[in-house]
Amino acid sequence: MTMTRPVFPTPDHDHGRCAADAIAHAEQVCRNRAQKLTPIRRAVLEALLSSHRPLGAYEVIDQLAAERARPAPITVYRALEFLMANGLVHRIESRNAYLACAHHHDAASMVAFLICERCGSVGEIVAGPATQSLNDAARRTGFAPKLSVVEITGTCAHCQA
Amino acid sequence: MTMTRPVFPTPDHDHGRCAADAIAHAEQVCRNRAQKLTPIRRAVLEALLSSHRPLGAYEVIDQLAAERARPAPITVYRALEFLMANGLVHRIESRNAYLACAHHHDAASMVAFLICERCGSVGEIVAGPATQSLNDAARRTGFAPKLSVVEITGTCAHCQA
DNA sequence: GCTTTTATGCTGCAATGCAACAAAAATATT
DNA sequence: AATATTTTTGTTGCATTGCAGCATAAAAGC
Repeated sequence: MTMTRPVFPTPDHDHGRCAADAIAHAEQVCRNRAQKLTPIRRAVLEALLSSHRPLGAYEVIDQLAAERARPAPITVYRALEFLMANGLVHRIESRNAYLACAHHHDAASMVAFLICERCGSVGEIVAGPATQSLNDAARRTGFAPKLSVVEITGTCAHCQA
Repeated sequence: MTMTRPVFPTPDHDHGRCAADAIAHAEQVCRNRAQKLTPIRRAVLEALLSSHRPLGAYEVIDQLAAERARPAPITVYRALEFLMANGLVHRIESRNAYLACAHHHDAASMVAFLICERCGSVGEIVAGPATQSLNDAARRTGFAPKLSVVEITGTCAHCQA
């Protein structure tokens, strides 16, 4: 459970390494939790790991179709569900799209997504204090928070240049 | 621009009043901005104001169909777009649904939505400091935030009883 | 080996959302 | 007022997202 720094993926980072790490991490998680990272699940994860852009379910299908028999939508949705349940993939609600988690944060920690509207890349920041204070504000109204979605759209450092 | 308190709508509040206020406010806003609150736009807003639950576009259609000729989806989407552009309606991303703004906050202020997963009601809290600190965290990574989506799912005070 | 659980495949369809063009209504212009 | 222009609404059609329900295959447990 490495705690990476809260950064936006730079365009020149070693992405092969980054993706390989994520796969290794996924294997680790599944082994620990006695879950099965089947070929399809792995393939879906790899498709998402091919970039730091969230992919729609049908984009995932298209990517998989290049390598194997085109999977039915439901197949991909099921794999995505599995991956999300195990904290390996996030759903970006404001885009109806899915993002491989490059962060290795523990399941409990709350993350915020930074979505660059120019290049489409998404960074995660571990937003502990801020979401904590949001949750507190909610609790003060008697509301019992369970799950937070924080998605910030804007322009990433690289695209501002 | 009344600044209401950050609360979850109680089940026993005077909803007729609450909805009437919102309509009056909408008229005011449109007058100020030289925008036209046409019959359809008003009807869509009224449909959303019938509850504090976000409605899907097709739920809005169903509601309107009870009163007038069933509008085509695109008609409702256009009205929703107009209402959102003028800050009268919010889109709840995690639900693909739309919520009449009962808040009268100014356009700039950032709000977080509290979504009760039991009764489906949604409250708004003006989440200034917290989202501010989120935005700051984002900026620290070089990201220029523009628009924030904060949606917190949980259980409202009333439903915990 | 057989049963039970888990995962995948297949067919079909519901829900969401919008593009492109046509008609109508409101506004502006001379 | 008549015409031109802009804004809004209507119509048709379709793309995208998402999943239900049942059948089959593979893996795990006894």
